[in-house]
Amino acid sequence: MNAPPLTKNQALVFDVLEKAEGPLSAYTILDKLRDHGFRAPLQVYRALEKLLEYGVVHRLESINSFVACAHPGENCHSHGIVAFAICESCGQVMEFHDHEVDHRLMDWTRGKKFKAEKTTIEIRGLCEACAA
Amino acid sequence: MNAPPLTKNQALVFDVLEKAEGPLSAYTILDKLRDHGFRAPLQVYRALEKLLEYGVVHRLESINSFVACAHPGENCHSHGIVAFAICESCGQVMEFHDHEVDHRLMDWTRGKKFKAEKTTIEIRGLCEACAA
DNA sequence: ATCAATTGCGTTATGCTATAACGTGTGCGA
DNA sequence: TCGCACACGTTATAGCATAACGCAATTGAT
Ligand SMILES: [Zn+2]
Ligand SMILES: [Zn+2]
Ligand SMILES: [Zn+2]
Ligand SMILES: [Zn+2]
Repeated sequence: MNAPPLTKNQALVFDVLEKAEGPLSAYTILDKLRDHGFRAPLQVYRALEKLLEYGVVHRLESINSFVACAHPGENCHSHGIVAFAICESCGQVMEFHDHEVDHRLMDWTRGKKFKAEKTTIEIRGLCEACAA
Repeated sequence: MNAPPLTKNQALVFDVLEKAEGPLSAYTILDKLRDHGFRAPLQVYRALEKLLEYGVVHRLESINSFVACAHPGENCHSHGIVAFAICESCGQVMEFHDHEVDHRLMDWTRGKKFKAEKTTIEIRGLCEACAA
């Protein structure tokens, strides 16, 4: 899915996520956009739904938050499985891809005849700075 | 963490999860235990907290649910990273371990000096039966 | 035996996350 | 012009998780 031009609300939500240091919850995004006329969670969730579909935003399942893709301009969906390392102290998120991991997981699913649709890999812990 | 004898509430919650076909949400567990005196979510969450700590229950982050470990009697924490394949149609969950995946992720974290505490791998899709 | 610390438990209240359902307006092709 | 798709706004509701209080039983020193 390539990203078509964003609508006003989509652009506002994306902008907040891009400027943020780390992942944000939908309600945090809502609060940051109240000055721009946002009043209800659905305005955020609807924008996020599209941004996720376009692959420019990722959802972090383990912390119920959203983060802008680390590959601006590219289509992240084409990179294979996305993995995240999330620092539980400072909130910083590192996004990476490992094709060997993809292959191992795909081998497993093929062996089980499991049709994978969406794979989540999230490592929570402490980044180098916070672990010191 | 080895599992000490379970308390009454812990045993009730674990029993519900063991007998279940698939993962259950905390509130579903609560409903199933109302006849046994459960009245409030905290009774479930407190039991789950311990069961997770003992490694006899796993939390599925992507669907906010809990499932009994597929390795009764063993200490699942010692198997390395746990991965799950979750059928979005029938709810069935397959738990597996892949040391090669573990190593790849550990290599990455070592390279970034990231101190991993807890890793989530969840594949959502369709099981063989449901994909047919 | 006594005291203090720990742990489990019950209850009430609250907060956070996500979606259902309804209606409006706009643009665009048949 | 009609019909449809889509974005948007609003209200209400559903679903997930924890804070804060108090009580009782257990344990393990002193
Ligand atoms: Zn990305
Ligand atoms: Zn950090
Ligand atoms: Zn297990
Ligand atoms: Zn299935």
